[in-house]
Amino acid sequence: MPELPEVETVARGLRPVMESRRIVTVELRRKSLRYPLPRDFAARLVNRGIRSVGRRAKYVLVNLDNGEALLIHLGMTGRLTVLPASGGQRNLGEFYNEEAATANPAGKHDHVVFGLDDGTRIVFTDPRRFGAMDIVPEGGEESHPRLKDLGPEPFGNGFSSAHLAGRFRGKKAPLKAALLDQGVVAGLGNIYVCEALFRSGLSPKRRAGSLARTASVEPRLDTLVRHIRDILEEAIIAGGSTLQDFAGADGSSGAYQQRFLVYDREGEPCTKCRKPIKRIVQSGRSTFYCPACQK
DNA sequence: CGGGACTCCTGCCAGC
DNA sequence: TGCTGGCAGGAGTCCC
Repeated sequence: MPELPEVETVARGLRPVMESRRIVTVELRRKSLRYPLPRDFAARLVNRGIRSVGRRAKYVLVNLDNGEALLIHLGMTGRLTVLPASGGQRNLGEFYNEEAATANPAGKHDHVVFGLDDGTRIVFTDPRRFGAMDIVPEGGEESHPRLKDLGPEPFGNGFSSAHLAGRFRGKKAPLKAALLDQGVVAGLGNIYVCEALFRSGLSPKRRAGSLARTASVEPRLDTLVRHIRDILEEAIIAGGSTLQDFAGADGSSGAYQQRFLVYDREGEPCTKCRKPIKRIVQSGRSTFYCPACQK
């Protein structure tokens, strides 16, 4: 499931392929993904030069030479595959089942294909269709409905213990839910929230507001901020190195999954205290944590 | 308005 | 062996 590090990895992979190229064809195989695509989607992209490729939260932003930007969200199962003109392929993020994708090469779930002026094609595949695309008008990054309410980037100056304290103040929602809220901090998903809370020794069940009441909890928020940054950075590094090995069809992008300390480890011994990792459900999602270590 | 429940979608897998 | 139900979850919507 693509969270910030996976999306960052995809953006970095697209950069050398797309930057300073021109989009010459846009093939739409369905009218909508998660949401309907703009009626003039293809027309606004064709013949546009690509200035840069960036990321905001879990969105890839392809910045065009007219100031507009192509916005891509990979949802749960979205994939971008680069097909060079010379043949072969290179996957940019395989967040679904490797075997299933390999067993289904016919392109049943290939929804959008971009053609570049050097013959490269970029295929967007998304079996579950939780992904989305849109076009952000020039200067519209602050006002676009999908972007305007996003919280600060975890690596930016806007993300700090003071910011979290402000956002948590009076909040009754559990810490887990608060950190999944993209308006509090952008880019975290289920896996990295579980991991960051474990490293920080904070219970996912604790009320977010309990971390904002007094100055005495500020060090705990500092710790949380540091761990969120660390874990995202490690995942980006792991994803980046994975991507380099991804030229072949049999490459696996799951290398960093080995690093999870609590996620999907129900019943396994905690790496700190050896007591079993517990799984609970919060707002319909699995939470994995160590009841002994996380308070 | 905050917060929880529900919804979308498809593939996988455990269990019968 | 084949079917089925439950589960996966990002994020928007709906309702209390």
